[in-house]
Amino acid sequence: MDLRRFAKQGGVDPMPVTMSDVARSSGVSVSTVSHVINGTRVVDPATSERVRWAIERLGYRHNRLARAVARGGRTHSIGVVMSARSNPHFGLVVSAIDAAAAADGSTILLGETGDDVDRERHLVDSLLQHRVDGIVIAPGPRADRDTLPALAKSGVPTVLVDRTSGHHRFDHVGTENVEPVAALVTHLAAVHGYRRIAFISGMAGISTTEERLAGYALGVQRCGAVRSAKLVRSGASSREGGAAACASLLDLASPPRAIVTGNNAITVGVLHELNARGVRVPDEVAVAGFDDFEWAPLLVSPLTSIAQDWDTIGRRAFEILLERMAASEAPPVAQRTPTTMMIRNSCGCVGPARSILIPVTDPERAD
Amino acid sequence: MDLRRFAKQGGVDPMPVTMSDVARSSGVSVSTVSHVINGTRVVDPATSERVRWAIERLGYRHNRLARAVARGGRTHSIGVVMSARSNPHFGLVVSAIDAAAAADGSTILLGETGDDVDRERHLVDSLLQHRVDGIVIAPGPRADRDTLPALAKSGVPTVLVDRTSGHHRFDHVGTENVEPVAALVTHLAAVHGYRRIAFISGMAGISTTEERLAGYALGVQRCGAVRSAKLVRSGASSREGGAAACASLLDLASPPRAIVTGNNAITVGVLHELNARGVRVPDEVAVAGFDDFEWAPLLVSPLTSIAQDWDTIGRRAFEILLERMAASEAPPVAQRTPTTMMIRNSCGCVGPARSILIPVTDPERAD
DNA sequence: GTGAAAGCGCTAACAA
DNA sequence: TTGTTAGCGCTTTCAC
Repeated sequence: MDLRRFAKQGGVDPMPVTMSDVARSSGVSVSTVSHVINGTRVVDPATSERVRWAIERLGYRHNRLARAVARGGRTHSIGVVMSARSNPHFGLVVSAIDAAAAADGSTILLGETGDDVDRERHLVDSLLQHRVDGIVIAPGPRADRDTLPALAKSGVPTVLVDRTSGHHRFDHVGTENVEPVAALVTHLAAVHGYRRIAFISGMAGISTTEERLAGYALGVQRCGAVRSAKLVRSGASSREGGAAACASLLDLASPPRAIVTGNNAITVGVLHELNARGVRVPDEVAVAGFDDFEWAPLLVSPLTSIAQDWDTIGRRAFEILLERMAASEAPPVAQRTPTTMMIRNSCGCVGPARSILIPVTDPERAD
Repeated sequence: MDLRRFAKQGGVDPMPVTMSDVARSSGVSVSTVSHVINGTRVVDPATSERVRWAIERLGYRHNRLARAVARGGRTHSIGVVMSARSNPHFGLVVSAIDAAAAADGSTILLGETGDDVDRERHLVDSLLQHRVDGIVIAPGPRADRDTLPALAKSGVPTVLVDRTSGHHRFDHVGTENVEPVAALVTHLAAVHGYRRIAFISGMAGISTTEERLAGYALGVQRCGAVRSAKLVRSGASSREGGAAACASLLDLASPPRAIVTGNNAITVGVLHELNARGVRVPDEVAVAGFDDFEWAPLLVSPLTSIAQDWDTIGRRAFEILLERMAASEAPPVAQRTPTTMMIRNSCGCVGPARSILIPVTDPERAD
């Protein structure tokens, strides 16, 4: 490889170049420099050229922080708070938000919570101190207690993404959760004749878990499947939790012949457990779960699952934030994106994959 | 759900509470307020209490931007620049960096490049304007041309993560790439007897692609496998690219019986293509690739692959950045993390999975 | 122990 | 078309 130019890293005297350096060096006033940079008033082309030249020569870099302080307005930065651990599509969502934000000239300040309450609270505080223009947050467990109230009090435009809250009037954009799970259950019962269908739910204390649980109950009720507390377990939104829940289900006196999972991590756990025990899918146990992903078609038994539209969710989150910043008094919006049920073979179906669009139910659907 | 308390979002008059508001309200001077907030000089407990009280009552929130401007020192924010698209473990890395940063009281400013040169350059500029204390970047294609020189010139402490650069003396932490690929090739040849082993490489213009390509060449040479330009293709680091490359390989007059892939996205593409054509793995075509992931053991043919230690890479990236900020003149560090070869069945092996640690080769290994 | 005041780097009247 | 100057919200001497 080429080792020619070695730019030195981190010089000794980082004494930064300021606007007045540029002004002095180009023989104009700071205000002119400021205006040249911001294009905030007409300046003689010649002067402008001199200034630009000086900027180039001196390696001047605008200080956004100082500008934000002086302007006191938007900082053009928004905070994104979510857990990478519990969202396998974290990258997708962040990337979608970021793309939308970039188009608006905004930068993202990221806070990774790891689904920890204190960390989440701390992160939000930190972002608020950074004077972000708004916050996009996937509230973690018990966010209702501390984080969300703090956010509401701060008055900073906030949109909830993925997970929502029953206690605060925030904008929200997320996946429709009830119908898809009900559809999974119904499919298993109606087309494959299962009666004992188990459900392994995600982490407690977040809205998606509750909604999917409700979807399961709805599905069971609709198709008259067996209703038993023994058939629903918590998988704690982790692979290990999913595996453990699956194990306990299998060890039941009369184990279920079909399992519906509440999220991706749980599905991994369940499939690993089944695999470890040599239980064949779908012959011995059928599986269907929330969250589709690119490897699903390539599994031993191609997975039947619910695909979420993460890209739309991320993009809309930022758009809604923008609207909120413009009209703080508008009534909160609550948007649900439809899902697609990818029917492959883990549910018992044979043949090539099919997909069915699951529409969004009435957004006003009460608890 | 409970609809009792509706905190209003985005009040009309967001006129922020400042330090002097607190000062006035508690009957002290702004400097005292500043000192109680920062604990930067001894202040009478009683006074301190009054101030804290006023802060609480007024809902005052410290303005970090103003502080950064006044102090002129560290902003306690670092920029992280990488592509979510080309790194399936984006979330893991970011989360690891973030965890380390949080422990240091720093916040992450995220820039998602989507592997676009211009966007990358723009992002870096933006972060520099935000006066981040340092930058962690996974340089995209052609970063050597613009982004990296700009970074070098800026003097901002920078560490390269995952991908490196041959032209600039930056700190770097990434995966060992050569030996693992060589090991994959050797395994395919030595234990399974393949002679025509193809390689589908990732996106052009980034170091990992080149290194893995070199690893392939090394492996081929070591075990005397067939050396032919027809056997190496570019998969452009995308699923589609991988599928296309795989297709063209399969359509060869004498197609390879084994394929090694340069990254995760390509593996997905290859497996999809093989699946679509009804080609059985490993019976008809053996596959092994870079990048392990949690679903690998659950595929039709459990995937033999190279596991990278993303968590360590992310954590170390921040630690190295910290060291760089402390000692700007120290010689650049170049750290490679070892990988693990997960031997499952897609390579032709039968039975349960085994794993082999692939040590890091001499970091001084020249081009 | 506390306060006055001079900045930090930038913006934006206001005046010329 | 340009410069002067008073801030923005905070930190930090220096003096009391």
